[in-house]
Amino acid sequence: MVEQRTSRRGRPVSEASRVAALGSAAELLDERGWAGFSVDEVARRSRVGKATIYKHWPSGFALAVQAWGERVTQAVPTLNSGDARSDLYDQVVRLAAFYRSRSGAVAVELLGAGVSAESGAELIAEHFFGARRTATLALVRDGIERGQLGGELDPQLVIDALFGPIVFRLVNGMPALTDSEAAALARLTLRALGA
Amino acid sequence: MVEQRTSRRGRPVSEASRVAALGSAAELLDERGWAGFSVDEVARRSRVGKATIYKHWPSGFALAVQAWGERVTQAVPTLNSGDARSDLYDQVVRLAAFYRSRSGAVAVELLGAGVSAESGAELIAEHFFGARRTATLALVRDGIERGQLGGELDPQLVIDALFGPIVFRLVNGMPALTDSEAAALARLTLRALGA
Amino acid sequence: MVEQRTSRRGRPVSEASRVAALGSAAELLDERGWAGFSVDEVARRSRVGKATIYKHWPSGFALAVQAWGERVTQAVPTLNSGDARSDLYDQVVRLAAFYRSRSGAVAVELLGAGVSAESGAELIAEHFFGARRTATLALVRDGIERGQLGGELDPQLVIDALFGPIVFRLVNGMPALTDSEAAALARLTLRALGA
Amino acid sequence: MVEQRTSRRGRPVSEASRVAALGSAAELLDERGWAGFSVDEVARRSRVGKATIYKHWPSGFALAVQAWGERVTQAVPTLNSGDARSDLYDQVVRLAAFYRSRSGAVAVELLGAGVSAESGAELIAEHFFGARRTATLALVRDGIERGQLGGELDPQLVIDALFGPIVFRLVNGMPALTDSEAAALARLTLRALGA
DNA sequence: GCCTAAGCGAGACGGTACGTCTCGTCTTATC
DNA sequence: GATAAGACGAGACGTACCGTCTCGCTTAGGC
Repeated sequence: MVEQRTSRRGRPVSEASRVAALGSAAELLDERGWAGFSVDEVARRSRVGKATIYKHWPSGFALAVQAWGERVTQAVPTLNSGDARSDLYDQVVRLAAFYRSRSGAVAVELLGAGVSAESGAELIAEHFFGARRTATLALVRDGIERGQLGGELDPQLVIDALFGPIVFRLVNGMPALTDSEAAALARLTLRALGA
Repeated sequence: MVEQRTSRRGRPVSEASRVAALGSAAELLDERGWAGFSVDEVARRSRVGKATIYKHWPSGFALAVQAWGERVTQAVPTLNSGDARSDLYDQVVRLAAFYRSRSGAVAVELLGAGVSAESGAELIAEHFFGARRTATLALVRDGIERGQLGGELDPQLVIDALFGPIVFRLVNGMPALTDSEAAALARLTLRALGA
Repeated sequence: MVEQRTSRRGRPVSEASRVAALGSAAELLDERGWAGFSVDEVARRSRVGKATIYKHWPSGFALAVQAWGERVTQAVPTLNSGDARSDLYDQVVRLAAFYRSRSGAVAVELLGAGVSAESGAELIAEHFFGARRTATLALVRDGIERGQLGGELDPQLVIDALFGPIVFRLVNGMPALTDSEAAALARLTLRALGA
Repeated sequence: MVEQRTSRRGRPVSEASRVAALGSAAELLDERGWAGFSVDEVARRSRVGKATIYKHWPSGFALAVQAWGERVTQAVPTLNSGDARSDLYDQVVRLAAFYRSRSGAVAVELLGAGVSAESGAELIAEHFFGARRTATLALVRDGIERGQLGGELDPQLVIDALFGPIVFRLVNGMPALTDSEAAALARLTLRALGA
């Protein structure tokens, strides 16, 4: 077995600095959004040197995405109760609620920036959707296997069909979906996916 | 009838400058996207003074959105042939093709930035979705009236259900929808909306 | 006799505009000095078009010099009482008082700018020193003729010797000459010029 | 003894940048004078960032004065040979020669601007006249002590009397003093100051 | 208990964009 | 035909942020 050589000579990398930068980055995104975000300001607030920040993250965008990722992923817990239809319905309603919040608006800003940022797609996928999309994919597949959902549509597309409308609303510059609107959309799509 | 008072004192605003700025802005967005956009560079390329640009548009974002709006709205013509189901199906497939293009990626960047920009929602609504959303809304309403579509869902939500998944894919950092995937999604949603 | 044909077709040149621009220019120089002077602001205050201003004066500097020239030349009246020594002594003391004032500070700003401005020397000579220097020159020559002053020094240099120290003080960043200091200097130089 | 605390936290200020900016500023003043001077152009030529320039100097004027100060102070060396009369005479002739040069014209521009600039008087006094005026003052006082000069006039006024006419000529928009004119003026004033 | 190496904060660096201002010119409708 | 109003291209203003760099200080393992 390969021995993991964790300690080297010299002062070790400071976990405290990493955490402090993430915390200040999240705080700054909360206050000013991505448009008002700057690495200088994160360094100022966290008392972490800019060079140290650039050692941990390749860009301010990468830092912001990771800092915000915690909020995005914690906002809506993944679930798999055995009833795929009801689990998916719950997820849609909960995610709609998230995107109605301040946090959701900042998340959408970052989603847009991710399209052009260096490694933006990977960063967004990893910190915003990665674990969730995988879990929801399993949920859909389980549902199809159990006969709760029809299997004619690619499970990836099922996810897009369920959650896409929520984000679309926001980037259209329209009011976010209410709970009842989100519920109506979820019922529509789930009905179409009926076994 | 309201008399159109077109002339005022002083030298009139130069239409040529306005058009030149829009052209250079579109060119710049094409080359570098919104992340690489700057008012200085637009001024440089178009040989239009910065002060003139700021007289026409309150911010670089407003200029970029208007410049790009022409591409977005011209990419997919609105239609109303009398057959709502087939018209909506066509729109979905065409729009998916647009968002697969370079132009679509830049459009998504701007959509994200619009969330936080000053008057971002209004600008996006006016230049990106305004006319199209209104036309598509009429299409849906006509379809319901003619009995081609079921009327249980708010027409606005119908639009979100149809077009939302396309944009969602992109901001998830995943490959854009292929024609056949877009078609499958359109069929799913239209089936659920069956009379 | 040749009839002077002063009127031509079209609207005559407005003397009122010229005077208004001069007035606003002087007011602006009073408030902000040459450093804070701008043709735009003169046009704004005087409600005279910028093009009209540039028709009357080739540059903002020319306008400023003419506007301020009235203050400079009116501040110290020329005199020739027959007693050259006492007349020159009076002039020195009066001019020192002028350069102690706000008006004097602005005048020195313009003197400095005149060194490099287009036609600066001519403008300064004409509006600031022209008539005065000619008159004082006559005073000196009369004094020499009458035997009140020695004639070994070029009259032009006499003027420089008498009035130079006053301005020099100001551009050295030192407090302006008091009346008694100016008097002491005048007496020194006049003594040296004794017949 | 006071301990010299030379090192501080953070990257030290770059002496090379400071020197490069001064050099480019002097070059620019030489070419275009104060009227054609701009911080942007200095930054461009010296490849020093504008922020760095504004860290070293509070304004473009402060930079220009310091950059030109070296030329002004090196143009005429101070001296004190023991013979005050001959030393002062030499100084007047040499200074007249300096003000006849291109460098002298730029210096006069800066003198005028210093009247209104923020801290203009202090900057001019420090970089243009400071050391020289102090040295010349000592020269005059030594001369009075040794009986070479009469002591009835304030030594500060002696300096104004000797050097004022030189600058006055220039700001009058007249040709600068020739060597022989300067010499005549110096003789006149020194005669008046005779013991 | 020193020595050496690496990470640390602080902050200066060159570069570039911001949005505003002024310059001197121009193009209208009005007088 | 001269005017005021005001838009125009050009480019400087002083500030902010980018990502890199250079300091002195700190913290570890190796000797």
